[in-house]
Amino acid sequence: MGFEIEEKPKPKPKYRKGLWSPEEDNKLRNYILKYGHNCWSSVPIKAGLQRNGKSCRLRWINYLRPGLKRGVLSKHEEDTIITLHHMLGNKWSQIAQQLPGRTDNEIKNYWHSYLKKKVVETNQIKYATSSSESIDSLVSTLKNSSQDPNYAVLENIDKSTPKTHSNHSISHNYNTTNDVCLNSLPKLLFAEWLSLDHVNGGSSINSNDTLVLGNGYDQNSSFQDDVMQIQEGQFCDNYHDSLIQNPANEVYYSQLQMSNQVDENDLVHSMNNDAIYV
DNA sequence: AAGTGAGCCAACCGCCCTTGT
DNA sequence: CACAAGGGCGGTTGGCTCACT
Repeated sequence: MGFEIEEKPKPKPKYRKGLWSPEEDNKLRNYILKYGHNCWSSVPIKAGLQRNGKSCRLRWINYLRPGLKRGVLSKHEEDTIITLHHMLGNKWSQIAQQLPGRTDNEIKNYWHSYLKKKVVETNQIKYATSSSESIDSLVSTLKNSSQDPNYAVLENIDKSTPKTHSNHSISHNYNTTNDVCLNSLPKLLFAEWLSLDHVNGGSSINSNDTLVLGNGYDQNSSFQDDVMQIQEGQFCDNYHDSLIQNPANEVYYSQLQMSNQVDENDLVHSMNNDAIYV
């Protein structure tokens, strides 16, 4: 006898996809700045968005969070990416950690659209002029760069690896070492680099860079003209005094003061609130 | 002016890891 | 221990823009 109730699968909520509208951006930004994002899956519901949590997270991380740098990457940033990619491979998030204000997605896109070709061309030239020194010299450089005993791992690298694929061989074979190298690099949170920037007198990777506050209006946004670009020194000066860190290591701003150049309405509506989560 | 191809980049997809139950 | 849910990450896609023909 079966009264088996046919369990209807829960109807999947229809999520909106595609480009974000300025209204959606505002909703998400205002919500997160006000309440934070403890649980991404609940953010769109509470913020009144027809998006899934992942989409919201991505939008926040890549475009809406404060402190993102936009625009052309500096030569120094390029070099950093190339070097780190050499060491880490396609670990975009780890590379992005060393480039304050840049996102993994941005770096990844930049790599695929521009840097990759550049590196290949450079290597072709190098390969034409030199032969087998590259790996050995890199290994040597890495060894000398640290007294960490873990670097002994380098001794185990199979030097018989075909040198014609030097770049890729390095990224793949050096994984263990990469981890060591990575661990030796300081992790820097957004709020930390912001603070460091200030301490360093506003000098960052590229002193000519402008910081774009996190209004997140991208190229598709009708708000693009309102993008707030201010010199980083001003940005940091105005923000630093307001940095507060709570016992849970969550850094937030209090009593945010803005530069005259910035339209306060555009920045964040909820700046009227006492605290803004980062 | 219209068509076309290439490049760029925002966003999605799917896998993996972590955490909670 | 097993399972589910959530989050993070890298790969990939698709739409837009622009230069060229």
